[in-house]
Amino acid sequence: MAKSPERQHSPARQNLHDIVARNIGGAILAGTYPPGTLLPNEAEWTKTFGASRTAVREAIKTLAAKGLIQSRSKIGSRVQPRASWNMMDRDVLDWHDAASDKGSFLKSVQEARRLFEPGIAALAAKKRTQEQLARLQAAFHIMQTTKDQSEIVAADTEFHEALIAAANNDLIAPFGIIIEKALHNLFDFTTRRNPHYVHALKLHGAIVDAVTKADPEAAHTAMVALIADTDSLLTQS
Amino acid sequence: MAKSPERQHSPARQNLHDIVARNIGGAILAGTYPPGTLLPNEAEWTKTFGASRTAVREAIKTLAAKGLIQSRSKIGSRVQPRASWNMMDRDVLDWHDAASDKGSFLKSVQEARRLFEPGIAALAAKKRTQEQLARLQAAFHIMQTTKDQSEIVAADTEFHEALIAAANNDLIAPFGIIIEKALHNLFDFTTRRNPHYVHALKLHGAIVDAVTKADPEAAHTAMVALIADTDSLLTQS
DNA sequence: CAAGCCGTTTTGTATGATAAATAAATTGAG
DNA sequence: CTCAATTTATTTATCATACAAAACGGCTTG
Repeated sequence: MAKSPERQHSPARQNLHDIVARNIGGAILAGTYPPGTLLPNEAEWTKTFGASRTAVREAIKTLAAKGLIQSRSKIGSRVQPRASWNMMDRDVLDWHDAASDKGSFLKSVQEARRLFEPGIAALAAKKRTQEQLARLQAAFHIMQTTKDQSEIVAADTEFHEALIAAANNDLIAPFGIIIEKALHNLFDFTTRRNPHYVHALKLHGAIVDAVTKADPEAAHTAMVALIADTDSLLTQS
Repeated sequence: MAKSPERQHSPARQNLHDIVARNIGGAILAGTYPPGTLLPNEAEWTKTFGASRTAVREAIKTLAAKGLIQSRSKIGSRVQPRASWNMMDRDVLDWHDAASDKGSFLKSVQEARRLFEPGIAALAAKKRTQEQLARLQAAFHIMQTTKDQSEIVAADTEFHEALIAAANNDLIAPFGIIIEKALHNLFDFTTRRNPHYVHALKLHGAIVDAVTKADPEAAHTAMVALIADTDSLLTQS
């Protein structure tokens, strides 16, 4: 299987407009420009970043597309209320992560997982196809057999993404990003507690079983248990 | 309180690049360019839309920001797998709505609501502030008193948005868009069934009560009942 | 003092040019 | 003839510049 397949996604391609977008977006998430604020105009950004207006404008379009700002003709770009920020977006989530204190961010993430993931597991148990089940089992198999920590995290992420895909509902797909973020941030906690990992493996196995047997309630219960287990990692530290 | 505050959001501002983005985005959601496809290059789009390269590029940046495509230098723009499409985005959701058959789209939406909203109601009951509760009650009050159908839908939407806000978790805010979409699409069903509305009002009232009393379980139960009631509208037609 | 006009500011759009990176075609070696 | 190295062509990335149009603020005027 060699290296993980194309996990380059969008994390900071080195395009200039992406760099500008990351800077401005990061500043917004950090609270430098609170909602309702009128941002500096394009001319000023060009000076700030030493970039052309083209690059700045494309960055601004990106931010607008993610719901962070709204450019109104001849007025300028105004920061939107937080409610319209697209937190399910990988970039926005990254900026938010970077801007907020780790502890409370992880708390929010876990809270969201408690909210969504058990239901997703139940849906997956109900609606998964044979191929989707196979993908889930394959991810679990890697989790069981590999010893390499970063590969475990990758397989774990793949496990939860496979579960979401198995739910067969386009609208919930964006949640994968939150889970990915959670597992990535939990890396520090999970890596240095090997005894604990055996337990986590069992909990994952219970989910696979439930989805295999097409038992929604069991899948729901198993996922609740798994997330609770993860929560315990956070509180005891 | 006068008119509802700034409900103009982003519904098709008439900018050229937004029009181009809507056209290309709509085509992608409609399946004209399946995931993995290489889109026509910028030069061709300029001919297609009679727009400048500037406008086309800004449209493409918008689509990239929403996860629909990825522009790689010197290759072109490739349609991303559906899993990375940002379905929590209002525009993407609109395009998806327009491209898919109404019935199955509403089914997906209701399924997602069943998944998320009861938990959101429970969270709101647990964490709401006094102000957030007041906002919820205000929306409910309008639902009770007004006779105008479109105002009812607006108040209903505000009700559910207030509930989400009361959950006090940034990560779940984007869900408001799905609910907004659901209520908007259900408009046809709900408007012409006045007797039914009395019942729906009671169900909303139960949620307000539970959130007021800070009773998460009751809030959860009440929301399950409300969504089930909405579901029944769909199946009986 | 109030209302309408006008200029300034700022984004929207167009055009043209250059750089750089990749894929494809071509060429050369074994 | 096959395979690898190199050149070429295509395409996005970026820049500079210009003009249009719309909103706001200040000015003028009744």
